[in-house]
Amino acid sequence: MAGNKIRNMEEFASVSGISRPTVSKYFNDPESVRDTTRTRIEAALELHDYRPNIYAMNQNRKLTKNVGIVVPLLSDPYFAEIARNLEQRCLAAGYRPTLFSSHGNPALEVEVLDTLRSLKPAGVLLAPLGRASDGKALEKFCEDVPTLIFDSSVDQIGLAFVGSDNFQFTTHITDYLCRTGEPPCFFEMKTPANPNAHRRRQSYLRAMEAFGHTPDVISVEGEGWGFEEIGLLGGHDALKRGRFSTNTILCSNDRLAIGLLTACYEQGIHVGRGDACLIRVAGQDGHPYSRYTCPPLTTISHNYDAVSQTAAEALFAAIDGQVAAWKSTRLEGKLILRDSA
Amino acid sequence: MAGNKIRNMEEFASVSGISRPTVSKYFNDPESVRDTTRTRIEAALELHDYRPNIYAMNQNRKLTKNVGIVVPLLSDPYFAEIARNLEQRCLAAGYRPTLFSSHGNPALEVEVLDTLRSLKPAGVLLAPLGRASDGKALEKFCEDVPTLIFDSSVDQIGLAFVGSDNFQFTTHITDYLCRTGEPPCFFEMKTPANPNAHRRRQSYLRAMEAFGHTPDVISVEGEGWGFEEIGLLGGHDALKRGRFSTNTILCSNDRLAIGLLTACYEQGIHVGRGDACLIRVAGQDGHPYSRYTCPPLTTISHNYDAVSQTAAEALFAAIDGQVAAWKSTRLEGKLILRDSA
DNA sequence: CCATTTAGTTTACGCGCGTAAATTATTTGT
DNA sequence: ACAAATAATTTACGCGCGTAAACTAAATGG
Repeated sequence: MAGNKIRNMEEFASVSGISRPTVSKYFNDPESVRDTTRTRIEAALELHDYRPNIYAMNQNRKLTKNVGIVVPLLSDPYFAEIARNLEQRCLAAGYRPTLFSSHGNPALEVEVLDTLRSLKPAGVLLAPLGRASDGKALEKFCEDVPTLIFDSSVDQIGLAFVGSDNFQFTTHITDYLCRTGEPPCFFEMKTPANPNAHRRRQSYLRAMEAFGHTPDVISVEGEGWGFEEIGLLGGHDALKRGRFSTNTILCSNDRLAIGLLTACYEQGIHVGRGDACLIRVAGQDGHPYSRYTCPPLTTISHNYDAVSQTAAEALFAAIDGQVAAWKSTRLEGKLILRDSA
Repeated sequence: MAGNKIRNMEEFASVSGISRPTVSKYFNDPESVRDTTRTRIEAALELHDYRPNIYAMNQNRKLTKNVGIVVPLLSDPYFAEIARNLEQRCLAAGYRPTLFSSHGNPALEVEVLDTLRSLKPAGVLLAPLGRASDGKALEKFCEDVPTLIFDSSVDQIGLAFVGSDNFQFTTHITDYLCRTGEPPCFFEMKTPANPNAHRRRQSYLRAMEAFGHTPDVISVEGEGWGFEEIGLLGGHDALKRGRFSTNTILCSNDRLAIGLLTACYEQGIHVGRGDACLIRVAGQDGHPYSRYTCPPLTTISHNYDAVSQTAAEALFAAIDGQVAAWKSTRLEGKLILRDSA
C-alpha cells in the first residue's frame, strides 16, 4: 500500500523476489503456487500496491475471468435484485462480473451480446428478453460463449437453464385462492414480453380445470415493459366493464398487480380479505415492492437465492471444464400471504 | 457481415485496401479520416464483420473510451432510471459505459473505484453513497480520474457537481402543502444515508419559518438503504404515538413515503385530499413507482433528463479538454400533484 | 540418502494494437 | 498548372502480459 510506484509485473516480480512467470501464475490463480511463494507475493503486495494491467492480461488469455450478467431491464427491481445477487456470487468466486441491461429492447440485446463477445468472457449469465429476442442471435452467441440462461428459457440453448417453476407457481397460488374463497380470474397482458407469462396462463387454465372451476382469462392491451401502467389502464377498463367473473383476481405478475391495485383504489374498490372488501388480488414473483402495496400483496415468490446460486454454480462448473448435458432446473416458489388475498 | 474470418486489424486493413495505421485512426475516431477513406473502410466492414480487440486497443491508449457510471444502489429504481439515462447518453456520444453499484456499502464503493481505476476510463459519472463514503478515497480517485459527481455532492471534489436543488424541492412542496391545507410535518430518517436528506430538513425548517408555521420533524430510527421498511416501521410507531402534530406529512423521500402509506393503510387511516381522508402524505424524488401507490403519491420530481444530460455533457466536455472551474449545478424539481396530498 | 515428483526460473516469443517519424500521394487554393 | 497543405502509407518500435520449453531448485517418499 505504500507509495513505491510499480509500473509493471516485471518490476513487481523483482521487488517481491519471485520470477515474473510465477507472479503471472499467481494472479491467474493464487492457489496454483506454493504456499511459501504465495505468502511472499502477498507480502510484497501489501508493500507496493500493484495491480496487473487488465488489458494486457486479457489480451493473450484465451479465457478471461470476466463474467457477463445480462438482464432484460435493470430498472425492474426484480431483475436488479437477482443481478445484484449474481454479481456478488461472481465476485466471491473470483470472477469479474459486468452488468448489462437490454432495456427491454431486442436490438439492444443483440448489441449487448456483441459487446460481450468482444470482452471474451469466461461465461455469461443471460436472462433473455424472451419472445422479443432474436432467437438466431442468441443461439449463435451461445455457441461461441459459455452461456447459462436464467429466468426465462428460450429453446434448449446454452449450457443449461435455471429459473422458477412457473407451473408450480400458478398452480400453487391458484389452489390457495380456490381454497380460501372464490376461484380466481386471471389478469394478464395480451402480448406479454415474457414467455413465462404463457406458462402461467397455461398453468392457470389447467389448475382451474383440475379443481373443477371455469377459468376466466382477462387479457389486456399494452406493449412493452411498463407493466404497472398496463395493469393500471387495463384494470380500469376491465373493472368498468365488469369483466371479472369472480371476486378474486390472480395477476400474471406482481407489477401488473401493482397497477391493478392502483386502478382498484382509484375506483374506490376495496381490495383484501376483510368483510368490507369487494375483491381479492394476488400477484406472482415476490417483487421487492409487493410488501408495500396497499393492501400488501399476496404473491408467490421466486426463490431468488436458490435461483442465483444454482445458476452461478452451474456456470462456474462449466467454466471449470465440468461437462454436463443441457438441463433445465425449475425451482419452486414460496407463497407469501398478505392482506390482498 | 459475411463469414470471412478476420483475425486482426492487419488483415482487415489489407482486405479493405487501407493501411493499418489509417484503419486504427478510423476506429479511434471515424471523423479523423477522409470521406473517401471512411467509405471504403465502412464498405469493408459490411463485408467482413471485424471488431478491434478492445484489450489490445486499450492497452497502449493513454485514454480509453470507457466511462464508468457508479450509483449507490442499483436496485433503487430511481438510480436505475438515472443510470439507464446516463448509459444511453454515453453510448450516443461514442463511449463505452460500464455500470457499477456500490450496493449501499462504503467498502464496496472503494472497491468499485479501484476496479474503475484499472479500467483507465476516460471519465466517471459518480453518485457517491454520501455521508457513508470514504471521503479520502473519493478525493484521491477524483485526482486520478476525471470524475463528475452527481446526485449528492461531497465537498468540492471532481470536475463538477450536478444534481437537484434540494432546497427548491422542499421549499416548493412545503409551500404547496401550506397553501392547500394544514402545514406539513416532516418525516425523515434520524441517520439518513444520503446527504440530500439534511438539505431537505434544513429547507423544510426554513420554509416553515418563512411561512410563519411551527415546524415538526419526526425522525425515525433505522439504518441502511431499506427506506420503505424504515418508513413502514417508523410510520406505524409515529402514528400509534400520535407524533404528527398536523394532518399533513411531507416525507424526506418517496421511498419513505411508500412505507408510510403502507403503515397508514395497515392502521386504517385514509390518506388523501378527500373528505373521508384523515391525513395527507407527500414525497420527494418523483420515484418511478410513486404513480402507483394507493393513493398515488404527490411528489416533487427530479428532472431526470436534465440532470443526466447536464452531467453527461459536462463530463464529455472535460474529456474533450475543455477546462472549466469546478461548479455546482442544481436543477429545479417539478411538482407532481396526485391524490395523496 | 537418493530417486522422484513438484514447483520455480530463465529465456524467448508473440498477441493486437497505438503511435511516431519519414515518405509519398492526394487534395486544395490561386 | 504548380506550390502548399493535408491525408495516407511505410516502417518500426513498444506496451504489459500470457505462455511454452528447457532447465534448476525444492519438497516428498521410502
